[in-house]
Amino acid sequence: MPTPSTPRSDRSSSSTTKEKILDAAEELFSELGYDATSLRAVTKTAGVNLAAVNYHCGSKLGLFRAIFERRIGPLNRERLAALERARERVGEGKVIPLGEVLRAFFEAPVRMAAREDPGFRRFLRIAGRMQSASGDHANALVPVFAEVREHFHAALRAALPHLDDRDFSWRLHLLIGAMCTLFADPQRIAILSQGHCDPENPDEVLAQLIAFGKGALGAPSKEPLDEDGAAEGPA
Amino acid sequence: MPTPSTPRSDRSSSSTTKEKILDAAEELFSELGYDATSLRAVTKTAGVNLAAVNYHCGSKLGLFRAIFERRIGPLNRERLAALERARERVGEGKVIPLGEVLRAFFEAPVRMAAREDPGFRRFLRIAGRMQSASGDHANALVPVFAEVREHFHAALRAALPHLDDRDFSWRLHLLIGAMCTLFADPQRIAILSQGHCDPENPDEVLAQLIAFGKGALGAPSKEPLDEDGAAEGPA
DNA sequence: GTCTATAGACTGATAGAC
DNA sequence: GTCTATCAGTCTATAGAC
Repeated sequence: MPTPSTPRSDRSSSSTTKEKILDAAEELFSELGYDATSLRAVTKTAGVNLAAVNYHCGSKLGLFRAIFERRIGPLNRERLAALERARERVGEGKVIPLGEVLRAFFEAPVRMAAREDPGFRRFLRIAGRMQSASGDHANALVPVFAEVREHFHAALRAALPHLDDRDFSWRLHLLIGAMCTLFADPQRIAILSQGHCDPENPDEVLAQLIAFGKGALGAPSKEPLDEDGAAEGPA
Repeated sequence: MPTPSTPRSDRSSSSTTKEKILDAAEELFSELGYDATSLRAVTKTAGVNLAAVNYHCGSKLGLFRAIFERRIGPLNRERLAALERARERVGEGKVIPLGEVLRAFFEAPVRMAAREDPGFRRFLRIAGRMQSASGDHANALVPVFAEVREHFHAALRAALPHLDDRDFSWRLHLLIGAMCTLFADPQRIAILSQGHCDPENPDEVLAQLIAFGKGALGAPSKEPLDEDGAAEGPA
């Protein structure tokens, strides 16, 4: 329950007006959602004048896009660089193992969120929520994820030759949905698991996402003949 | 035999005012979201007077809750009945196999959405979106899912003895997130998969959800020693 | 139960002084 | 670039006639 009451001391002094607006908007959008956040609440939280948001960003939709412009570049760059490193590690033309591709996909957002910039955490919440949102603001950033999606789609496809196109698309979509739900509200799992899970621990989050993704994507493409569906234990 | 309450008929003419309101609200909430939907739009779509929503539901939040009250009972009942049938099938006190539990969990929403009541499809979209939403309307229906969650939590836990509590909680949470993302926007996978996936086909949806869930939940609890993460193919 | 009319507050956006 | 003041529209909710 963020109250747009008093300006935050830590961001009101040494930031530009636009940065203050983006920080405040990131906070409010992440907690209330786009529609429930008013520009008045944003400017009040940022400690700037109401008219400043239209001056710097043009409109409410422009403000939303500006949030993504600030964060998505570093995130995408890091993800693609990690994939490239994995590719070089296995050698030219060889298939990158599934676990390596998944690590390259999950590691950047998890680590960047943990690197104590609270803004990035909030951004990730907004981005995760967009997976199941609609409206102009959601549509505005479909292309923003396209390049990363294409690269990882190809790498994952190569790592999963035993799946046909349909199975592969289903599982990838569901996996991205699982990730987005986690990013959209990391605290939920801490509550529902009664403390068993710690979404603040990046190593734990990463290991769980990779294990989940490997199991989900790598499962056999046809039902086994016998009944019990539990995969063979580790032994 | 003229009955005062028509149990099932076409949309606008032979429904009560409250049903017309609920149908319209279901449609608009599912497409625009709670915050972006105004009561004016609801009453206009329903073809009723603006004041009727406050008379029948009390408030906008009351309208939202009324939508869930109408749909959640049949859904929960069907899910719990399916779990009970699975339990009787395997015998008293025996562990229900993972695949059977997952089928009991996924089958009711998938089949009910396909059973050509467009309202239930929309309801499922709203419910799926709530997984990554916040605000009064989202908080209002946490208890609504509690009973089903507890029963399936216990059944899944018993089917997965090789996992510790932490791994189990992580995977269950991620799996529910994957399901909710699918329900929140079934058309997205049709577009992104370029037609490979058909979210309108309940058999396909169900089979994919179960295969995904079995792989994700049933994966080994520790990393295998060797590198390649792709699970063994079906051969 | 259904309607009209409206209260009271909030919304995004802009004009124009400084 | 930053401010005040304001426009024109929206919102939820309610009072009161019928």
